[in-house]
Amino acid sequence: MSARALRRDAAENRSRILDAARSTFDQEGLDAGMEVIAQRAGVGVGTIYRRFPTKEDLIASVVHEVLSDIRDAQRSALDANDAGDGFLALLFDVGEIYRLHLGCLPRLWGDADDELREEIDHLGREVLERAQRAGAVRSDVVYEDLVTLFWSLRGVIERSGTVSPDAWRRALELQSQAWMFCNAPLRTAPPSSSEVALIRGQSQN
Amino acid sequence: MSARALRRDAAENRSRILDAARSTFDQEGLDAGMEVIAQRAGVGVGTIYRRFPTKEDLIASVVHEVLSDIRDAQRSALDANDAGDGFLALLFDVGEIYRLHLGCLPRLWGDADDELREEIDHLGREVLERAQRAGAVRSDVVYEDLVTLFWSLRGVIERSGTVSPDAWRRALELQSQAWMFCNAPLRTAPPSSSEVALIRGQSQN
Amino acid sequence: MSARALRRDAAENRSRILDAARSTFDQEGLDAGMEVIAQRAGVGVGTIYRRFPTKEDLIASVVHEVLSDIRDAQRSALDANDAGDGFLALLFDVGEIYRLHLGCLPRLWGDADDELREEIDHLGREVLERAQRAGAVRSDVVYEDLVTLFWSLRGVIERSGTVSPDAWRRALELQSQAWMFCNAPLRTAPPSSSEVALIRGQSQN
Amino acid sequence: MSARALRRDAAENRSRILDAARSTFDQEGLDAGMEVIAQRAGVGVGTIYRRFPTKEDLIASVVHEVLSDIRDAQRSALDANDAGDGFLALLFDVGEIYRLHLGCLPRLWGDADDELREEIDHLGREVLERAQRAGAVRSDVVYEDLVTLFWSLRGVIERSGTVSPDAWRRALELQSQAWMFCNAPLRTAPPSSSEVALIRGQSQN
DNA sequence: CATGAATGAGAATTCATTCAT
DNA sequence: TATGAATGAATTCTCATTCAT
Repeated sequence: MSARALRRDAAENRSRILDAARSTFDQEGLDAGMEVIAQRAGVGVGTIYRRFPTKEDLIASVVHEVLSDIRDAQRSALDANDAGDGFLALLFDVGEIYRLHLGCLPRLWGDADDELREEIDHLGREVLERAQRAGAVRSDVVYEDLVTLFWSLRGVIERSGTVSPDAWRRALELQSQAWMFCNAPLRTAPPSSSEVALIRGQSQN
Repeated sequence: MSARALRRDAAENRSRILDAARSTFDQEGLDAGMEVIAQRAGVGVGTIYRRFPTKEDLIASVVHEVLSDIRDAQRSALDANDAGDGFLALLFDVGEIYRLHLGCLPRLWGDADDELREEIDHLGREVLERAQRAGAVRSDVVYEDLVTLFWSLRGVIERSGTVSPDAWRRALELQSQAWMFCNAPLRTAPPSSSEVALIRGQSQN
Repeated sequence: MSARALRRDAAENRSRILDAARSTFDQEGLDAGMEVIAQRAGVGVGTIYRRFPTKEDLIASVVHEVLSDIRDAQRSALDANDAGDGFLALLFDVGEIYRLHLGCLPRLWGDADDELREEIDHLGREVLERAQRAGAVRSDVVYEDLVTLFWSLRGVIERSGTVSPDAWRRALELQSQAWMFCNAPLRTAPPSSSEVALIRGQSQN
Repeated sequence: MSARALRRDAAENRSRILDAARSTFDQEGLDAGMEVIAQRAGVGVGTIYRRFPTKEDLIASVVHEVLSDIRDAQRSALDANDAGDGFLALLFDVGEIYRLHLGCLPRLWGDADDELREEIDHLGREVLERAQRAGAVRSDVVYEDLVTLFWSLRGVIERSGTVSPDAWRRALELQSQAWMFCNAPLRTAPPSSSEVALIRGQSQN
């Protein structure tokens, strides 16, 4: 077997493990045992630990995939012809992703993996501001409000996701109307970006 | 304060335990060990088990406090002169309660403490319908949407509650505008009441 | 309340505890909790610990009562007109006592309480030898065989005592025939008295 | 021998655990802690739980060995040329087995491992009836008496087994004479087979 | 390299014993 | 003196992680 073939095997193995971990976490949550994941991947636990020194590392890798899905969604939101449509599409795309990877939500923002998260924040801001510049979204909301909206989305999906796969759509539709069709003044200030950073840093659940 | 000096009146001790449990659950989640709670309460584990035969019982007791607070909030919402004000007050009262008892939100609906929960549902419906009859809340939303709104509220508070104690107010203000000042049509149907019941029944997290 | 009255109270209390302990052990075995015994006696656990510094001490006291019942049985066996009848009566009396105090059997011989046990051994030897001298019991058995017979009796009663209160009688009837009506030689030697002492010393179950 | 050196082949390990369990149960009873058994076996607790998901399972496995030994003894008792010799051999074989597995006698009959137990009952009846037909055993005893005899045997062995490994032989020799050489009438009826079944069903000690 | 057996710290719970009231 | 609340060591069992094969 050539070195190249070995490398290919290894890569394949790695992705089998990631797939197994993702689907296991999706179904059983992050408390799922490593043994279960190993079985689903058709490997021994030891093999997992060769690729991912720690369960946390494994989780982080799965989360990374979810995060890049989100980034992709933001990119295409930015590509949309209509800024408002793009914004709205982003909301629903993220909902879709959340529902698909329900089990990973607890760690979605907790870890370091900074580059990707920075990109996500950057893109998210763009999407929002573009929609605001186009007049599609009220001007008195800020990016931190969007982060908060995603927290609320998570709340809905974590409850209803497995039983009622579309309940979050209704909630999002309703909520998005406040962003796009309302102008009543808001008395409370949004959380500061440093607060948001702090929250994310603690977020282990 | 010596370990000996911590021995107190039983009733006081009980509430010390409940307080310790609440704050521990807030910070570490419901997986927090009984030992930790005992230390925080300044008692031995055995003392906890004297009052609460099971960890579940301890959780249930914390939860019970929350539920009766919620019921009280709904009662006073019904008593409000203005139906719209009552509705709005309910939203913010529940937010307040959720933030105070953040740690036990995961079990808020799962258990069988039925009478109280039924009363809550009944009152909640009343509050909503009264506000709708008064024209303060759009007529195309149903009680299940309110339940969903509370799920979303929980999502926000579980993230931000400890760090940014008012972030949820902002989110709620925004969201409530969609309920009170918007009329754009909604394409998705709300979850059915049986779906909601099913979701609650499974709700162990 | 006079000192005498106090002493009477205390004595009464002590016997209430002993009664409660005896009946609890009879029904639930020696693993029964101290709290249960206290409740049955209508006192607090603390009161038990005032009279009996240790659970072991309490058990020993209950056992002491059983042992004196056995001693009494042996005394009346010695008083019997017919030596063979006396011997037989002893067997069945002990069976009766064992069944009545089924829960205490595990500690019947383990503890120190020497005087009573010595008396029991002494009397037991007498009963046996008297019956042998009278020709009612075969001459090739020794007191250690009698001790062994009581072990076997315990085995039967511990199994069947609660369900089939007379099963042990049948077993004893059968076994006694070997002692009284058989003469076939025995090839194995009986356990030595020092072995028996050693066995009793270890007997904590 | 270092802790590392103790790691062995899995199969060997399993029997080391079973051996350790047996001898620990013999000495400390079934209440012995898993930690103790693990130490004696030279493994960690986790290793025990890998092979035996539950302490009950561990006990059941030890018990199973005993039961199949008993069945084997009965088979060879049936194969004996002389029916009386076969019967007698069975008694002593069972004694031998009981002594060897002294620690698990409390659970010998309680569980549901039914097939084996039914076979044992069936064979036991055969052995007895064959000996009765051959005139070697008195005709007024039934299989339930044999069960009772084994209870009594257990009583003797549980007391004396570790200290005086042959004491039970003497007791059995004596007792067997009542079965084989006596004819005096028996006044008490044997326990019914349903009583015996009930006793076994409860037998957790 | 892969495997899965072994490890052992940690979790919930029980109960004999102590001690403030 | 009596009470029963408080204590905490011990028990069964789980699971992330290590390492012999």
